[in-house]
Amino acid sequence: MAGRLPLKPIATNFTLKDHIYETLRDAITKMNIYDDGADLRLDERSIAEQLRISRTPLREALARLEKDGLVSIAPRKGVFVVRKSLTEILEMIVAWAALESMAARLAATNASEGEIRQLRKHAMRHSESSARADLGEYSDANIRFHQMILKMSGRKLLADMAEGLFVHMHAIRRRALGEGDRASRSVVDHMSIIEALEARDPDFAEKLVREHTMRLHDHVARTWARLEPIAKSSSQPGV
Amino acid sequence: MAGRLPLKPIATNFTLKDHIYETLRDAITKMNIYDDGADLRLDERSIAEQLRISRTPLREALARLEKDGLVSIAPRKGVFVVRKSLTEILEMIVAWAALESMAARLAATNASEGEIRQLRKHAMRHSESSARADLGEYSDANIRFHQMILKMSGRKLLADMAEGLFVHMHAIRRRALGEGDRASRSVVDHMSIIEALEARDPDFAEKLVREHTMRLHDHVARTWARLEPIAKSSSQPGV
DNA sequence: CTCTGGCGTATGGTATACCACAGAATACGA
DNA sequence: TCGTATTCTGTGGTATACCATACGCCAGAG
Repeated sequence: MAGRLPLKPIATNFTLKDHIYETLRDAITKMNIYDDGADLRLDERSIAEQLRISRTPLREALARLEKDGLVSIAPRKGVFVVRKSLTEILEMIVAWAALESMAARLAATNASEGEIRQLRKHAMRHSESSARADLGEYSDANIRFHQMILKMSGRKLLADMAEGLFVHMHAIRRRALGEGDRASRSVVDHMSIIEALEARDPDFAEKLVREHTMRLHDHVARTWARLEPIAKSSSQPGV
Repeated sequence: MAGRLPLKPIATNFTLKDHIYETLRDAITKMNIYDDGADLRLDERSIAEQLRISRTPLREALARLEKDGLVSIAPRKGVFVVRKSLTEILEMIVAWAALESMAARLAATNASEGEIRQLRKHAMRHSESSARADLGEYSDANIRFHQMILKMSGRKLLADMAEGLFVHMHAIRRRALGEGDRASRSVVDHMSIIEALEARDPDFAEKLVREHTMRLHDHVARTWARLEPIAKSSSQPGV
């Protein structure tokens, strides 16, 4: 067997519908849904033509996107990208806070020293980007920080459920960035969280994470209240 | 306009695929997945024939079930009802604890007096069924109790996400019932939770709900550890 | 000018036919 | 008899054709 090519089994469980799903999901999360003139309409036939595939797998992909809450399918009317209302955005933040604070609680007990060390390293490496007001980079690092906590809980499901929320938050985050001094406040919060984890204090870690995220919640609620009319101005078909 | 017929809009958004989805979901949650000889295989063609519909809408329904995590679709191999592993079950309980404890926290502040009163009434009405060891009824009342708390948070998303977990727990709960004196312990816990809500104490309400659910978690982890080999004995295709 | 009714077009919904692959049964050679 | 190649069948994957409805458009009546 010496010298055999190091071939790994090719992924046979990758079908067209999966490709399409990924493609569309990325495209949707990247597009700026909340631009006033945004095209929220998705035409099955034209998309199928663009991707050079038939409507059948495309429709299965759309069905999945609908379950994700990214699009809404109105029978005989059309497929539309969903524009989340302020209320829905706030509820997503609450749910996220619930999941991540539980994750922090568990991480305080379960995470290895190495993981915590890595978390601290990550936070310190990127703390300066917030000072530099390099918000693009800081935003990515920020997301990563929270994902690390989710992962450190050792519960994959928590991370997965939160991931489903993150997808929606993408377009939101773009707007939240750089409002007030949120970035620098964020750095401080993160450090406290790390310290609580290092101290192996579940209650405190949970509390800090929850309050950290709920501060974002309150900020959005306060700041965007007047934007709501804009957000729901254009036609949004019922879910 | 006087005397106009009180017509409400006809539900036009109910398609075959929706019917099929509901039908299959109910059927799956009701079947005893964990019976050793259970038929986990779903045949597209035979189901389509039974339901007198074509495969197309059926497949869209199956796609949705797959996203729910109820079935697993293996390309060119088959569609299978997913049998959750002990680890996955435990993670679902943790996630549920996270969501409901957050809901309790919010409910302590937001719930109306009337809602709390209703919760107490519900709990007291059904407390006796646990004493009577009428576990079928108590189980239903128990679920309802938790759903009420979720709802009292005023955050629909929390309830929806938890609902997705409940679906999976159905088959599980059947096994957990009546092990030890869990039922009577449950009644006591519920009363404490209600008192915390009545006292408008968010921290305490959260803590009680979390610990209540995590007790179920620990119980399942302890009791079912030896059952795990059975649960994963039969062929379970990868997710 | 306005309202109403019918018609045409565009869209998603459904049915059906065919394809590609997995896996078992089978045939064949050593 | 055993092992290997091969064929055959069943499964989900994909493409395509057709159907039913939503909705804009326009003609004609009032």
